[in-house]
Amino acid sequence: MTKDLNNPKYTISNAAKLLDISVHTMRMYEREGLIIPFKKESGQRLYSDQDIERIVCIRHSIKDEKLNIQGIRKILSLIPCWAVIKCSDNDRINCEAYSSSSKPCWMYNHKNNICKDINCRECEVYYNFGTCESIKNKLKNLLP
Amino acid sequence: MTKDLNNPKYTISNAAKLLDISVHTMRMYEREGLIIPFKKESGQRLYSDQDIERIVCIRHSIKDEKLNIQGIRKILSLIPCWAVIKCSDNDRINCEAYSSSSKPCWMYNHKNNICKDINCRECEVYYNFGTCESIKNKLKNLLP
DNA sequence: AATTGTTGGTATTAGTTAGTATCAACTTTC
DNA sequence: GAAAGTTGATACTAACTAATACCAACAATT
Repeated sequence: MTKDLNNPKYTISNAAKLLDISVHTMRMYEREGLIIPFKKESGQRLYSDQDIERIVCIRHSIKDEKLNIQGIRKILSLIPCWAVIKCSDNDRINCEAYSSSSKPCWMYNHKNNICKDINCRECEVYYNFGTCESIKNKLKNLLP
Repeated sequence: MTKDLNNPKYTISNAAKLLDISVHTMRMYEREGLIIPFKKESGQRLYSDQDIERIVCIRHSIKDEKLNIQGIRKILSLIPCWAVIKCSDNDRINCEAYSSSSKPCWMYNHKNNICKDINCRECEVYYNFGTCESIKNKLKNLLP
């Protein structure tokens, strides 16, 4: 990932126009944990080209593959984050995301564990598993 | 897994009664690749206690977790079967399930690869990933 | 300062889909 | 051999859910 691709440059309405969906739908995906937009101090959301690509993938999953939002959430919650960021055994003990699989790791509070200083939007676990086939492909790299 | 738990002993109507669903729903789950019942030569389906448990899990995913059938299918299609049964590089080349992720591996034709003589119903990839939290837990065993 | 856009929220709708009903042909059971 | 159950298939419905419409308060742009 280059900084350029993840440069937050589209307002929510511009992004929605690019994607041909409504602003409300964009916010719904965020509320459901599928995307993490950049936020200015005022709270205004901004989206990068990489965010756009991620949402294109979400739309593909819903429209073509017929997944629902809970299904996408569940799939994201199965990402083996502990192996991606190489948690220690001790890190795992204090991590809800390790022991549960009801929502993506970035939706859990993580002020008490290894992720406490990480901005999830810029975390490999989030951005490397955003596109359609990336989860299985990433597993191929992680597994023997 | 013991042979006992997987002993096919319930007819479809008895299984449906146990699960409080319709016979048609049972067959739908099969058509969608979520379950592989035992089949007699006549074609009649029989279900084991393990099959019942698997369907309980499917019901839980649909009713409580709000997944849809395509979502469950997609999750099953992400199981890293190649790592479970320890495919060689060459095995992987001839395997649709390795390169695709649109349906569970047991739904692909596999007469040309390592799985050609395997009864999927009795394959670890199928029966070890049947219950609700088993996928993430199995990943914990497979990954460093 | 005025206009345009964004925020979070609720109420509503359009479209989908899981599940049911029904069918004739065949199999199992007793 | 008769009754009960199973097969696959199609037609249909009730329920859900993704998405839209609308709102007042606030922020950004000009």
